[in-house]
Amino acid sequence: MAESVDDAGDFAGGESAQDKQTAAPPRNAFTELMAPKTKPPKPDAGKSSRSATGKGGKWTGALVEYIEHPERFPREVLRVTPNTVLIKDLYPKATIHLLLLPRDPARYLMNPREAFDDGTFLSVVRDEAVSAARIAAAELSRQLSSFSASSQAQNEAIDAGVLAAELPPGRDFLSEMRIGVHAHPSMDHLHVHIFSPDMHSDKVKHYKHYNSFNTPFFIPLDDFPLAADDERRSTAFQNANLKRDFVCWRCGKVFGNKFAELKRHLEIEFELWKKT
Amino acid sequence: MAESVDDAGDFAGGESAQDKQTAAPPRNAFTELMAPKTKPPKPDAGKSSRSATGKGGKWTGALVEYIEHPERFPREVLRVTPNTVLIKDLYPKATIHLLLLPRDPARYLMNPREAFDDGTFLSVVRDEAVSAARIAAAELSRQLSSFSASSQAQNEAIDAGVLAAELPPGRDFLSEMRIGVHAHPSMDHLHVHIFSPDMHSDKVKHYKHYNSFNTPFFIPLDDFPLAADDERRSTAFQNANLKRDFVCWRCGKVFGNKFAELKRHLEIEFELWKKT
DNA sequence: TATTCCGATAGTGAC
DNA sequence: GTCACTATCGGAATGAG
Repeated sequence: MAESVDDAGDFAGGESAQDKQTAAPPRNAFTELMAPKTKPPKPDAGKSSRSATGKGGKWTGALVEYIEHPERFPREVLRVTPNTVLIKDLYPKATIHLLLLPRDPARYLMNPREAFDDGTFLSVVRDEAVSAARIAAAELSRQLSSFSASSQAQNEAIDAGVLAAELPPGRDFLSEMRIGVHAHPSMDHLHVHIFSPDMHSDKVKHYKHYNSFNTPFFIPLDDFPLAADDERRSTAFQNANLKRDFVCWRCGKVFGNKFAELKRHLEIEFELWKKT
Repeated sequence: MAESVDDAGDFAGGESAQDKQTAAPPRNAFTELMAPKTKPPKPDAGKSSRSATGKGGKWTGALVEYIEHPERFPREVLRVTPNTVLIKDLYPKATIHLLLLPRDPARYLMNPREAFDDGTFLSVVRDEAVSAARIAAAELSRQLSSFSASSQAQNEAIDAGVLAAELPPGRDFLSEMRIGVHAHPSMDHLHVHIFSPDMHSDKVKHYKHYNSFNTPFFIPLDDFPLAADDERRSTAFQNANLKRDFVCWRCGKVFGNKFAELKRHLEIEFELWKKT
């Protein structure tokens, strides 16, 4: 199906020489049913190396496995460049949820708020994140266009056999994609989230899963570098964000601490959102 | 089987004329498998009358149903006298768990700490509670004697065909029975608990279930009337009792707030206790 | 200090 | 804020002819 965003085929475009022969799935790793079965590392099954930041006792997480051995994960790895590895989140918190992993060991254990103080690094990551968002939007379009009123004209043209080059534009999924990072220092490896806004996922199980993406705890990549006095650098502020009342990402309704109620509401909003 | 406590057959002894024709199960309501099936009132299924104490909004409980219509509950009602009704607790917190319900409407909505300030009332209830404890001990003996080392000589004599009148004494289950009330004003009808000390029951599900019987929240009937300054009259003291660390009734081991761990321990203690 | 159901909250262990 | 598992803790409903 032709897409209103059309970068899905761009998947291997930025791949570096050293990874070319091993890290490239056939065309698009979203076609995972055809990919060879591999076992992704458990989120906690990485090497037990400790953080290089001097904050002992925290796990670096398993994301480093994707960087060091992307060829081992053909189902998860969507793209490898000299600077980043793009993977599908193993526990997606929305219909589409990708992670962009900077590969530089000098960066990937840093707090994102500080890592992105470096404008050059930020610029590289930002470019590749936008590229990743195009891949994400293409996949979202593939999944949702048939339900979308905004894509109806395009859908009908496709059914009528109109050539791809002459299709009317469909829904602009790319503009809905969210790109950013979690604020608080965590045990995990530096990673940028690229995801659809719906929060419609079985993996959204805890209040932190929701509020870490739907409060100022989530920092859009466009907001970097943060001002020195940006309150989002404050741990106290961010802890409070995670405990905030739930607010529907779409309609703004407040749910207090009623997580189960929020979840039921998200089901309804997802159906409405699909149809727009 | 002959019992070292032998009041089981005394079940209907104190029955009043007005209840005689309706409230008497065949011999002993513990033989419940033979009793007609009836549906006991749910613990909260009483009439919607509110407490006479002026504390609106609390359930009065359904115990009054047993008093007003004991004949409707042949499986639960063990004995009816002019003063009390003895029933099996619908949610037994130990191997044997009976409730003795004073029948006087002028008393049964009172706080037990005050109701038992009346020596005459207390004396009547105490006598009938001791009688109830004999019934309870007889049933406990029936259930546990075969496991009991203290009853071994009696068990062997029974197997050898020794006449009941000449059997050696078995384990003194009556001395282990606990008789008393819960301290704090509750939504429920005045009732005296008669129970074995084991706390071995699927119905022990919450910390209050345990601590309400194994802290000073439980007041032995023998301790009444309480002195005017007895700390057990204090609501604050009793609230604290319910939140105390769990202490094994048998070995004294402390379990903090680890209820599940306590439960596992109680299983072990029950097996040991049975065999003593 | 009625029960039961549901659900929010907290601690842990993972290698 | 990694997940998954266990368990503790907390509120609300409950009946009724």
